[in-house]
Amino acid sequence: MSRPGRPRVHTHLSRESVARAGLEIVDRVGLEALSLRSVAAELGVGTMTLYAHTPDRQTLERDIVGLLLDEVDVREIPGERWDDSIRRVAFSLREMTLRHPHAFALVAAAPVFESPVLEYAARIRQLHARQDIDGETFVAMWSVCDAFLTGFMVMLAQSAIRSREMTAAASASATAPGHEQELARGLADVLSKDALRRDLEVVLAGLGASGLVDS
Amino acid sequence: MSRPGRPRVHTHLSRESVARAGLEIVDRVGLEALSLRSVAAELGVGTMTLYAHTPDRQTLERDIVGLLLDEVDVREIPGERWDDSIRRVAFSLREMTLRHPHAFALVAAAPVFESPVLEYAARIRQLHARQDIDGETFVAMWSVCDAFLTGFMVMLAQSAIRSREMTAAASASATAPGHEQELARGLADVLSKDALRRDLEVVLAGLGASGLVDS
DNA sequence: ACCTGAACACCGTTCAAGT
DNA sequence: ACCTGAACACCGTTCAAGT
Repeated sequence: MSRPGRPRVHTHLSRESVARAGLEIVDRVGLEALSLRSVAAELGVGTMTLYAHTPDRQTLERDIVGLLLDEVDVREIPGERWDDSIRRVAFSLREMTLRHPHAFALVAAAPVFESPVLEYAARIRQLHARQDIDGETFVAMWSVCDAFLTGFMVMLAQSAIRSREMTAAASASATAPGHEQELARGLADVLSKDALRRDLEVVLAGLGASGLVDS
Repeated sequence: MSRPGRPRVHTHLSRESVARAGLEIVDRVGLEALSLRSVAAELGVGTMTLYAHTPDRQTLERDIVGLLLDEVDVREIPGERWDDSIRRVAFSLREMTLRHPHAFALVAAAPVFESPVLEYAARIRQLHARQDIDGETFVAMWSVCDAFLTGFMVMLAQSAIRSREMTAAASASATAPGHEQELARGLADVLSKDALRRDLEVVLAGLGASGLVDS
């Protein structure tokens, strides 16, 4: 029963630390570099050792999504207005996306109705339960916000990666017609914090105007 | 110079027909079944033959996205109100997503600032150019709609696949706590056409209320 | 008991040989 | 000239052998 001192190099190898090593690789090298073999190498163990903690690749990917969603600020703040809660989640989501642009594709591709995304939605629901918002209203309100935020962050993540790679000479759309290039430049404006603020206010105004929730 | 009758089996093998075969596989079996080898088998040719038409897998995926976006109704209808144009695109997008739920993940993951998504955005911009909407206003308006629609269709596609698989006994989230199951059920409401209508009207109301465009 | 190398069935892609 | 099988460097995962 007593725990003897462990002479192992990897004292803290666990399902979470495996996911964390995976996220580290994705952040540093990119999503295409993520493999069970590369994660094992990162941790300095044999590939098969990972299977003691993580059942398969799909689980690893979901665990990484869990780590990312845990970075989003969904604390309950008593007395906060429902729309201020959404604003807080939105800007926090934006910062997470900018910290992990390569990994965000995993969030966008993750099953919405399963763990860990479902727990994330449940936490947001709790955030609003204290604000006299019933379940039906919450679903109506959050389905719009969630769709908008997910779509926005997909664009933001791609923009962030793109602008990071902009050192590499001509962009791939440099060959596109002039009016498309202008359009692309306009859409790339998504990077600024103000772009999210403006777009989010449109959505929140719509929720207010549609009488779904008090504005 | 004269074109002799071609005794070949695959008279019309082209970059587009390769993409079409790929889409066929994704629709029938699922995204994980898509590989250059499976597409070649579908077409009854050797794997390497594909490289004569499609330079690499990435191009194949983008071509499939192109086929999907071509199914979306972006025709110009003279005199149509800007918001009716958006409604038409939205419902058409919904039908495309329901025809190709497994393939939609490719659309969501496709680079937004490159072909073929960029051309798609350009076509929508043209649709509005005739309606006295200037470039700046269009970008502001479309960035909200595009983010919302993309996020919505990601959820819709997942719901469609999920409900298609519902024959298979218990769902994966059946082990989740009761309140999460209820939440999942509410969010799965996304499947109905009315769900899109309601959410879209919220966004359009927001655009109207924010004074960006005439409502 | 714990860890992991070899092996298997796949990938995308290159290269050289087939017709 | 066109087509493609063999080969290479990867995958995720199973299984059996190593300590």
